[in-house]
Amino acid sequence: MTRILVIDDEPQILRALSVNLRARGYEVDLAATGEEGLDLAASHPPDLVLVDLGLPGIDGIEVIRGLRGWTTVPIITLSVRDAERDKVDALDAGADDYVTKPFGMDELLARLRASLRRAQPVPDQPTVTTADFVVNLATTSVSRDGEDVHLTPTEWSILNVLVRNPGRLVTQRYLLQQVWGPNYAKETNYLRVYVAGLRRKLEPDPSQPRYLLTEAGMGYRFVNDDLI
Amino acid sequence: MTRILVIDDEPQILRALSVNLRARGYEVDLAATGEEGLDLAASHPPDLVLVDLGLPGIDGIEVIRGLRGWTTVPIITLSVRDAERDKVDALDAGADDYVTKPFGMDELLARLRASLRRAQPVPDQPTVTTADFVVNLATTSVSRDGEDVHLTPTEWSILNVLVRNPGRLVTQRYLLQQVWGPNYAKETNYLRVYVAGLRRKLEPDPSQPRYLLTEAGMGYRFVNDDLI
DNA sequence: TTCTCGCGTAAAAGTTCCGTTAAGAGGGCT
DNA sequence: AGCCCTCTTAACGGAACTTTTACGCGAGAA
Repeated sequence: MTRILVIDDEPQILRALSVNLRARGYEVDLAATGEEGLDLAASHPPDLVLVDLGLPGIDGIEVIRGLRGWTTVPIITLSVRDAERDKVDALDAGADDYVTKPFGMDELLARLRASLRRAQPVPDQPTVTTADFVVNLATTSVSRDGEDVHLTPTEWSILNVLVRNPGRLVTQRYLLQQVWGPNYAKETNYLRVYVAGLRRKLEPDPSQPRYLLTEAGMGYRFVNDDLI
Repeated sequence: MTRILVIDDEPQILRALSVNLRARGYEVDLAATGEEGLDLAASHPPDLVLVDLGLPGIDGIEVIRGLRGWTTVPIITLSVRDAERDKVDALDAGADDYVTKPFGMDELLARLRASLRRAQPVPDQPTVTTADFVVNLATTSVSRDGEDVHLTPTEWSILNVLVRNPGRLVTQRYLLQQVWGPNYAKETNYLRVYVAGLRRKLEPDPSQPRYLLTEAGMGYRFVNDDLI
C-alpha cells in the first residue's frame, strides 16, 4: 500500500486530504507541524510527501531540506498563490513538484500519481551512453573512445547529478546544494569552473557544448538526444 | 448532467438564464443572494458557477473568495459594463472569466462551454501539448517540431503561469506579481515586451496569436482548444 | 472626424551572468 | 620535506538577459 505523509497546519485541509486520499486507497499519515512531519517521516517512511510551504515554526523549505538529507522520496509542495520566485526556492531545495492553493483534488491526485510513477523506475541504468562518452554510475567511471577519463571527486559529483536528471533543467542552487551543501547555494562561480573542466574532458568541442548546456540565469542541463 | 449554479439578485435575469440553460440541457440551481449561493454550492456542488458581481449583502467578490477556499470549480462573473475595476478584482480573486451585461446568450454559452471544457481532464503528465509546441513543466523545456526552443528565465516564468491556468483570463497584475513580485504590478510594458518574445518563438503566426491571446485592458489568456 | 489609450514591435542602454584563465592554499603520498 | 593533485578564489572580456525608450497602429470615445 502506498503511504502518503501530509504536512499542513490547516485542519480543514488536513482533513480534506485525508478523506480524499484514503478514499483512493492510499495510506495517509498526518502532521500539523514541520517537526512532527520530519519525525513521522523518519519513524514511518512514506512513499510520497505533501508539504505546505507556509508552515508555522520550521517552514516547508526546511522540511524539504531535512528530508532531502537522507531520502529521495517524492515531495510535492502546497503553496498559496505567491511570487514565482519563492516557489523556485522550494524546487531548488529538492521538491519534485508544486500545487498552488486553492487546488482541485483531481489536479492534486494527478500530480501525485505522476510523481509516484516517476519515482518507480529508479532502477538506475548503470550506464549512460552518449555518442562521445559513457558514464558508468555503478563504478563511478567515465570512458571516452574506450579510454578511461579521470574526473576529480567534485567533477564527478556534478556530472552525477546532471546525468541522473537527463533533459531536465537543474538549477544552479540545486546543484550547489547537492555537491557542496546548503551553505554554498550562492557560489555560482564554482559551477563555472567545474563545468568548464567537465566540458574540456567530455565535450568534442568544449567551446560549443553539446551535452552539458548552460541556461543563463537558471542552471545547467544534460541532454543526450541520441537514440542508443 | 452538468449542473450550473446561478447567483443573481435580479429575478428577470435569473429567469432568463434558467430557461435558456435548461433548454440546452444543463441542470440549473438558482440563488438570489451570496449567502444562498454559497450554501447551495456546498450542499449541492455545481460544475460551474455564474455569479453577478453586484449582489446585495455579501457581494460577488466575497462569493468568489468563499468558493475558492475549497473548490476550483470554474467561475464566470456577470458585471455591468463600466465596472472595470470590479472585473479585475474578481479575476484576481479567482474567477475564470467574465461576461458583461447586457450580454448575448450566445456569448455566454460559448464562454460557459469553454470554461467547462478547460475544467474537464486534468492531464496526468506534466506536459502541455498544443498542435504547434509542447511545454514540459517537469524538465522546464519547450519544443517545437521536435526542436528545443530556448526561453529566457523571464519568458519561461510567464509561460509557466499562463500554461498552469489554461483557458483562464490571467490579469496583468497577477502575471506581474507572479513573475516580478508585488512591486512591479504596474509595469505592463514588461508584459508587452516578453509576450511578444514568446509569440515570436511559439506562435505559428506571431502577428495573429492563436495560443497567447491578449484581452485588452485586462490581461492574457492561454488557450489550447485542440482535442489531443 | 479627431483624440486618446492600450498594444505590438524594435532597438538602444544597462545590467547580470558565464567561460576562461591563473595563482594561491591545503592535503596526501613518497 | 618535496611533489602532485585538487579545491578555492579572483579578475576580466564577452555573451546573454533585462530594462527602458520610442514610435506606429487600431479600437473605441468624444
